[in-house]
Amino acid sequence: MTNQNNEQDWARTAIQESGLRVTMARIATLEVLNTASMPLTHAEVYQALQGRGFDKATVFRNLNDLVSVGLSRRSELGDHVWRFELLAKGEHPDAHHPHFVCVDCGTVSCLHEVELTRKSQSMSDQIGKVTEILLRGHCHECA
Amino acid sequence: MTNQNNEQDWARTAIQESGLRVTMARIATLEVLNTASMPLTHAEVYQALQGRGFDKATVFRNLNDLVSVGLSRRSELGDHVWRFELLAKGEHPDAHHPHFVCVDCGTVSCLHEVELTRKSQSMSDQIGKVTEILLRGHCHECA
DNA sequence: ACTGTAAATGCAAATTGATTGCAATATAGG
DNA sequence: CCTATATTGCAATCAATTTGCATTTACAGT
Repeated sequence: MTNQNNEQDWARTAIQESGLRVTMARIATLEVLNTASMPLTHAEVYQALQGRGFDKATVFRNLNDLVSVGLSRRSELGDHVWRFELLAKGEHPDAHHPHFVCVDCGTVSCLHEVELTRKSQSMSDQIGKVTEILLRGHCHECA
Repeated sequence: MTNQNNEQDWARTAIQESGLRVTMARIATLEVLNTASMPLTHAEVYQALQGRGFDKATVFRNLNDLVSVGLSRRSELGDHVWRFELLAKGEHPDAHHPHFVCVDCGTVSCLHEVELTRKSQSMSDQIGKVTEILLRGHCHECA
């Protein structure tokens, strides 16, 4: 249970330091994001919290609250659903790491290491300032 | 009026060749997209068609139809609104070349030469088969 | 041109993801 | 322990998009 408690403590502290009040719903929400390996939709977070009795509006508000205090990032990967992802400590909210979206099942994966070739970077710089890299395709599960 | 007629003819032909039936609503919708200098939302297309008496559901359906036959592209900039843009003749919707989407004006640019580093390619291959590379950011016009 | 049939349209209603108003409740600070 | 205020639950609302269905229209075949 030490692990559990450590995690809880971490969540409490993070929320407290953000200036938000520490509530059950927020701790739980933050923990769900924390244990996830990919950005989660509101529906997914809400479902993970089933049985805890939180209202979906509360979950929505908390997810957005976490975004506004910089603990989480909200992004849109092209399918009209917001996804929430914990920000690493000190990570800039706009510095999106690349994502892979499966066009079949909708699963999203984070690709921290992926980048463009040097040449490609300078080419894209001629068009504008790239803030996000998104790869789409068929994941192995679906292919 | 020659210009007008030429444009109409072009639209008729394009629709016909796509296999869709040539209807007033479709010609009008296609013309609106054709004269636009940037991707338009459904609301914008619908408004441009005000006075012609088309139903908004019809406009929605037609926009999506044009997408499904490859005359138009539908993209999402992160604000939960679809934007529609005419595809250049011969430009294939699921073309393998990467695109840059300006999240401010919605304009999509083709980046024919852009590619990922070798390492990135093999990393993304572990997740799935990449069919589309999308870069988002602010184009120089908007920045 | 005439006609049958599948496709397209108009209108309203339904869906879906997201947000909001408000009274009840819980947290943080004294 | 008490108060002021942030947060919650619940229902209602919103906006974008989609759908059901009866009616109309385009167009292939005659």
